[in-house]
Amino acid sequence: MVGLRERKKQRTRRALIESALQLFVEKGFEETTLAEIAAGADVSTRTFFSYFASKDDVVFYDTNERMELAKSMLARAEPGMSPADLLARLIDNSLAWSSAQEELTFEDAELRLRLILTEPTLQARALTVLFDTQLALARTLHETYADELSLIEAAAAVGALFGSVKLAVIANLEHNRSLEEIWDTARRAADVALAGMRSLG
Amino acid sequence: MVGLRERKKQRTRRALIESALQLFVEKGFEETTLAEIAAGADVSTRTFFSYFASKDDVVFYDTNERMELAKSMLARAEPGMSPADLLARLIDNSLAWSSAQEELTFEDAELRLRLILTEPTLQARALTVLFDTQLALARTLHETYADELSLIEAAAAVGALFGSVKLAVIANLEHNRSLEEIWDTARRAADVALAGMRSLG
DNA sequence: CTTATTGTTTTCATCGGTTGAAATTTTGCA
DNA sequence: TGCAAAATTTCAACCGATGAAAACAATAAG
Repeated sequence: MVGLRERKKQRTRRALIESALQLFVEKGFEETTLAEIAAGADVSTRTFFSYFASKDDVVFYDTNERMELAKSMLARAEPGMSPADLLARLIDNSLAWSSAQEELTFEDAELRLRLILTEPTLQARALTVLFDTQLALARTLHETYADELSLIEAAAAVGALFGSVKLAVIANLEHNRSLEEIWDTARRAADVALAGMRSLG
Repeated sequence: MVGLRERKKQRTRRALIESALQLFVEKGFEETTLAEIAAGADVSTRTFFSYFASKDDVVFYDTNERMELAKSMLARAEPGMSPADLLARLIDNSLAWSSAQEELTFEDAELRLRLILTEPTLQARALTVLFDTQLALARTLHETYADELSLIEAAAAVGALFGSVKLAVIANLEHNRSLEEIWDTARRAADVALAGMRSLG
């Protein structure tokens, strides 16, 4: 399970991620070629594709982890907690978690975020990642509140919350310098959507 | 302005669209090559790119038109109309317009919709198109209600509405057979988001 | 320690989307 | 009819992605 083989693979994976992110930040996403990324990690170009499905995939290396975290959070609601409260807590936890992460030598949460929001290809990929996440969360929420929320309502709630936050953050990106300011915009937008949801019951 | 040149270009454009859509529906998006599309429209492969920026672009040939329509709708609000009412009308008009369009010989609104929702590449593209639309609409709404809505609030409102509709429609796609049922789901999700917005003021 | 087995990486060939540049054809107009 | 501008074609090249077989490294068995 933790043989040499396994450890080596993890090392290669990390090397690829760091090589890629570093190059993307330095010279831009489109300008970086797969050959360069692979060279930076000391593997052949072909090997990249046994670790990641595509060039943009490497930027979203921790998506699964985050998704599982979010789902498990929605799956176990404390009794008496309304869907709106639960979703509010989800947003809070996610923002806190994002700020805390520092697993990679190279990585800086803010640099990666700006990279994603800046490069069109990555922004597009982020939209689909976020979309898939929402779909999964809506289903989980529907199961958690099986008696109270239809799938349509659960989807509408999750979609409204994420849609609100997403658009507000981007619309205000020019005015927000620090990560803190961005998180603040996110919280305000979440409040708009959540206040609406609470008024429904 | 309407010389032979212009008319010929329009004809070529339409030929490309029809050739592409037909092939996509017949054999799938990934399976269709640009060479085939071009051949179907009797032009060289290279010429395709002076009409459309990419293979997926051709499927969204009417995006600009729709966007302008939506923006102009949001730009002139009748006095006394709340943002929520205006957005509600926007959704209604958009759904009606979608059902009514039949400009192309080949095209069938439902086939195209299913194509987009089915093929991953097109679904991804749709997400970014929709996203850009929302951004533009949020700005327009903010300008229309300059005194009442901050940019964050306008973005939150538009994002919540579109996010709700989008996710609800997709989450329920399996259960919705006809276009009519899809539109119905959309309306119900819109009501969720709008009811929330109205309760704010 | 050697060998058989299995998993991983490399090499090689190929395909399709996309782009730039130069050559060619078509159209608008004097 | 002939010239200038615009559009199209041809050609070459780049890059991301994929399949297949060869080469290599790690593990387990004898």
